[in-house]
Amino acid sequence: MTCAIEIISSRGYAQASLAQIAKVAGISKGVISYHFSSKDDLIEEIVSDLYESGSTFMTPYLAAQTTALGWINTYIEKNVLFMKSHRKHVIAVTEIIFHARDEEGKPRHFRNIDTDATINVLVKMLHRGTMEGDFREFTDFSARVLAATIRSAIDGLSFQLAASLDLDLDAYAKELVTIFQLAARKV
Amino acid sequence: MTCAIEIISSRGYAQASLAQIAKVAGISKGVISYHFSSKDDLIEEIVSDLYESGSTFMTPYLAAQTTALGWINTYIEKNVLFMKSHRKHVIAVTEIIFHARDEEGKPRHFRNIDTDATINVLVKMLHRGTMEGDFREFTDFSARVLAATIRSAIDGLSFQLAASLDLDLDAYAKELVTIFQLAARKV
DNA sequence: GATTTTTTTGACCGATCGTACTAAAATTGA
DNA sequence: TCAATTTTAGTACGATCGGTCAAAAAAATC
Repeated sequence: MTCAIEIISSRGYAQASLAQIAKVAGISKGVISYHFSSKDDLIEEIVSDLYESGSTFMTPYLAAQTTALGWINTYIEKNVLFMKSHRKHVIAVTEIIFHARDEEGKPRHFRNIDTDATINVLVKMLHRGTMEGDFREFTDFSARVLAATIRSAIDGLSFQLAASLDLDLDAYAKELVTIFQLAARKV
Repeated sequence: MTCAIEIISSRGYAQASLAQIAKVAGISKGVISYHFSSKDDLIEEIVSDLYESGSTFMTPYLAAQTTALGWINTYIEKNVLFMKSHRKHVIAVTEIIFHARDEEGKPRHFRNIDTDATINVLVKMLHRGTMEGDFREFTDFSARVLAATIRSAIDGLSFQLAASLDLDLDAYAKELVTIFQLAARKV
């Protein structure tokens, strides 16, 4: 899995064939088939692995927040900082999310503005922020667009990371927090 | 090219093999090789085709703007509206941009925050908006992050489009304009 | 209508894909 | 120590990839 992450993050999803992964890992590809029921299984393992450690990392910070404003700022900031400590893994999973499709070509992980769980949580928080007096008024749609834009900013940063190695993520996190705080705040 | 766009936009880049394209087009795949020097050539043709019509569509609107504020609002709005009239083509090219890599796996089209031409133009406009008194102060870095976030929002919308068919793009454009106007304006 | 040029077909190439399977090697346990 | 179990290597498989090519078909030219 580590070698698969290495290949996907540095050379892209398409380069991550079992043969390539086995070569980098210094094993025969039979070993991969032995430990994973399929290539898709290996890929999904990489995804759920990151979700797990991401959740472990994020949850305490988010749970400590008492306002929607604080929650969203923390969500953005810690999401970006998590990329610092799990850089290659995040890049790899972003690649997977935007590449993996089922046999008919339907996206396996695409974010849907109406159903995506992450977006739904953000939408809820935006509405809460309005009630708490920190955020402007949102319709359901305008909250969803803003939530999707926040997610796009974070996903887009992951693509940035794959291309440019010397990005100041602490500074980037600060800027994103500023941008979306301004975009959401009460006028 | 039309059939390739159809496949890429509906079933993804990976499904767009020469065999599949030829099948949908009702021709033999030799024909594709006859009219295009390679598959990459066909793909690049699809990209530059969209860039051309995109430029033709956008330029008059942007040229009519007299302020940086107006320029950026128009840039966002017209970019989204262009997706309405060239929906499948835009989805396909977004797919290509995020999938196409050279033989070593290096991204062919990834946006680099420091060098991407589109981001550079947005950065210039943000600085101009500050001078014109409409935008807040930006460092070069903070302008680049905001510019990249604007691009991510637009690219992200393209992915949204691939997944959900019933999206009110006029309303979406308005929301994005609002979001980034608030994010950039003088406090 | 005959000849040349352009276009299309369909078979075929070598390479690579994910996977299956067998036999060897390594490890474990009594 | 030796049999049972787990893990590995290596080969082979059918399928599909992008690309090539000779011959047939269609279109253009005279």
